[in-house]
Amino acid sequence: MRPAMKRGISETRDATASPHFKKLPREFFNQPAVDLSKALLGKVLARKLPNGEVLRGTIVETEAYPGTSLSNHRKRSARNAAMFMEPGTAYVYFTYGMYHCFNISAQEEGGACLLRAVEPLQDYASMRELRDRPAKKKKTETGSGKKSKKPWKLYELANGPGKLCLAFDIDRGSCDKQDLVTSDLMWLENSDNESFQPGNFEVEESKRVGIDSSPPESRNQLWRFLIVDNLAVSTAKPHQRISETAGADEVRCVISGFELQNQAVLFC
DNA sequence: AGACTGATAATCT
DNA sequence: GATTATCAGTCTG
Repeated sequence: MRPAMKRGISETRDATASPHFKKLPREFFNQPAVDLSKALLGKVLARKLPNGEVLRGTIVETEAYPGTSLSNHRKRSARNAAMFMEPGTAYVYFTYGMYHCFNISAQEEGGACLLRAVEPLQDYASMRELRDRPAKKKKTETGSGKKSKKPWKLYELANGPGKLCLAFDIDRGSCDKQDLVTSDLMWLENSDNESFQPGNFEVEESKRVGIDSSPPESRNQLWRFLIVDNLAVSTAKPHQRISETAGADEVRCVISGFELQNQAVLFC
């Protein structure tokens, strides 16, 4: 069994604290999608709601979608135009007829980073309301047959790409093409939590999730990054959706940070 | 703890 | 008509 103690879950903080000096500048986003995806881990996503409240959470899982021919070789279209805009532009798309995914454009044209999981910082109550609010009206609204929904754990509020969009009230209409450097609606900050400083956590690299239709040379890349031992990472584990051939090469754990001590292979 | 299923709709070609 | 690629619930062992 794994130890119950996990790193990084923090107390809810004062919602009015808005340390603007921590806001990440353009230069942070001006790096290739793979590098940016790693650099995003441990950063804080801030989102101001229509009522003025600011939600915050620490990014704990990302995926890179480089703009190179290696990966998503998709043409520019009206839908994905944000991926071709300034580094640090929010690209939000609608999927499965129900959910949204939140990406941040990177240096190269057409390159972006998908945010897959966020560890909530503030405000638990607001995020829970947003999660409880069904994306669409459920057909079966019968009062009797309902299984009582168990309250979300803190770390379950945004542990997936669709869930984090719900919890942070992110949708295409309000967030697509927002510039994270200049927008008042959403931006990134450095974390003040010691355990989220670069080099203080381990990063696991694995294959991306849900891209079976991509060509092998793209889908076999280890372009999913998550903070090891963080409870708030998404529930799609590397060994799920990756076929029986999964081996040590496909799930490498390295010490990240920027002093990359290349460590032994751990299978997670 | 893992496998499977159904629900859902804008955008693209 | 094809693409997109999540979540909650349910079943199985």
